[in-house]
Amino acid sequence: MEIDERTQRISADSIRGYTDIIVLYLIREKPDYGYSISKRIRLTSAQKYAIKETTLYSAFTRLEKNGFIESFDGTISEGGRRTYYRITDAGRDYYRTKCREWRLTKEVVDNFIAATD
Amino acid sequence: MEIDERTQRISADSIRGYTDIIVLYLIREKPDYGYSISKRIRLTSAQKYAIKETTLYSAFTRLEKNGFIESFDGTISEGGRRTYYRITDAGRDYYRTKCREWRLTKEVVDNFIAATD
DNA sequence: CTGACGTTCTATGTCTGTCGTAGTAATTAT
DNA sequence: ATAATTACTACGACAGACATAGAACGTCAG
Repeated sequence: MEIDERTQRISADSIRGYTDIIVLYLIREKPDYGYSISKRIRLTSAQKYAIKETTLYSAFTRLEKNGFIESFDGTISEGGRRTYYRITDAGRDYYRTKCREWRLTKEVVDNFIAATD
Repeated sequence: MEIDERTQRISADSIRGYTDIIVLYLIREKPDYGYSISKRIRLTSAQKYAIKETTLYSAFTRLEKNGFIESFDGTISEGGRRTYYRITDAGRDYYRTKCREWRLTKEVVDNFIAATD
């Protein structure tokens, strides 16, 4: 799956701190693994955001260390062992908190966007 | 000017990368200096965001180094020499770019916010 | 006139999330 | 066979925000 080079895209620096939300959102209904999540991020964002592999995998490490996700081995297929991640109850709480934070951030930053453009 | 401890506030980590927008917005009409800008951030955000002094002053350094703002000395009053900052043309361009980036970021992140809460 | 508080700014080092680069290894397509 | 895709790991660099500290001046109550 390639990415369309013509559509405008954002860097993870502008999105920094919200990778957690993105990951947790995508596994909130059923567990999933890295490569698949990566593809779903591109799909869900309409190709506007392509997460870097290292960014994603380091998010897994961080989230698991904090008890927000749990990992388990899946079947070996299409290119090696898959590690699946499942959201925990603490992860759901954390997700809700981060969503609230996001809404607040939007409110605040929007105050500093000039009406004229 | 104190801050109301009861209202919910955000940390600069959630807002990371958008300090520049905030500063540029506040000097887009007339130059201003650090302490004043700091107070205006709290006002404009309805006390939801209180920027840390170090964060603000390091933003000045960065913005000036990149040619987005210019500094000049103001009158000495109420506690020492004031350094004023004025936005440059490049700064105005940069501000517009960052605003566009912000809108895009909102679009993207909003895709990962569950409707239910 | 003194001391507390508010104003104005600087210095220095730490932490964290993202990124660049690189590499391993298996499966699938040509 | 070998290229491309899938799947993941390791390591070091960087930048923005932070904590802590301090210098130096102004104002105002007691």
